[in-house]
Amino acid sequence: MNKKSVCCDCGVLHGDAVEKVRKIMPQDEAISDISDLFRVLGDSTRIKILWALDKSELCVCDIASLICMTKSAVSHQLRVLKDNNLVKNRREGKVIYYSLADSHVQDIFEKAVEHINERTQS
Amino acid sequence: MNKKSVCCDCGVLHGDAVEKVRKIMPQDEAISDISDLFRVLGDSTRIKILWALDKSELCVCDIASLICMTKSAVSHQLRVLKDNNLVKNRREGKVIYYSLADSHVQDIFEKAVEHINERTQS
DNA sequence: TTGACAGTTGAACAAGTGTTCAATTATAAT
DNA sequence: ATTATAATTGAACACTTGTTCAACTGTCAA
Repeated sequence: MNKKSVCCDCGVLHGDAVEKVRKIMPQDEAISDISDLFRVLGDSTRIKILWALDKSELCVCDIASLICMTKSAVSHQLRVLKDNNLVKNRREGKVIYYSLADSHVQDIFEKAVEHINERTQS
Repeated sequence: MNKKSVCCDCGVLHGDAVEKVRKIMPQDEAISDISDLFRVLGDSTRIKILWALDKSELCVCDIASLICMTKSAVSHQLRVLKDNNLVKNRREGKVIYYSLADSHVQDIFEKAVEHINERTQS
């Protein structure tokens, strides 16, 4: 035990535990997919947009007015959300309406709020 | 309708919908709490650490070896996770063991994976 | 008390990110 | 055609963030 590892600056203290975990470690791509999704959710502007779209379908001007930002800033963020399959849109004349792409966002939100509430209780 | 808003560069197209949403909009602090949590989860190194700790209690050297990073880098990230109540630790002699703080992380992960899987199916 | 090891810390750097600004596209109305 | 409005786009900027490096603390054993 305490073998020197090739890729870090220290020895392994609990080789058995590490090997056990390593065997069932997800692929790098799966890890990236998960962290990428969370990174998109990790911005207060995008959270506001998603929260609003969960309550009502809205156009860019509506969202801009609601959260007090320029159309441009909102549009940039909507693109990020769309690229990550979190929102979808439809055009009606000059107006483009945005809405949530699926219901997973609500589920994830719910769990996040649970975690936060438990923390503030203690 | 289509009143000019004071805080954005455009008019409001659907005043009723916007007002309805605005009335039930969470406080800024609640929005920040949620986005802060997701921001912490939005990094592949931290996801790897959390995933590993979900399978086994580990010390810093174990984690460093498992994910091929320096003790310092791991320690910095563990501090971020601890500050956000995602992991806890206990000292045993020279060794400090880390583990998950609660089970909400697993729930959130599960929903994230569901979302990603649905996307890749289409 | 000296040395070795587990772990933390702060400064510094490169890489990534959100907003702004100006210009552009798309649609509808005059 | 011309004008006006909804929305998008790309470049630029300031700001944030993850890792590295070196120095440091805490614990144990000789």
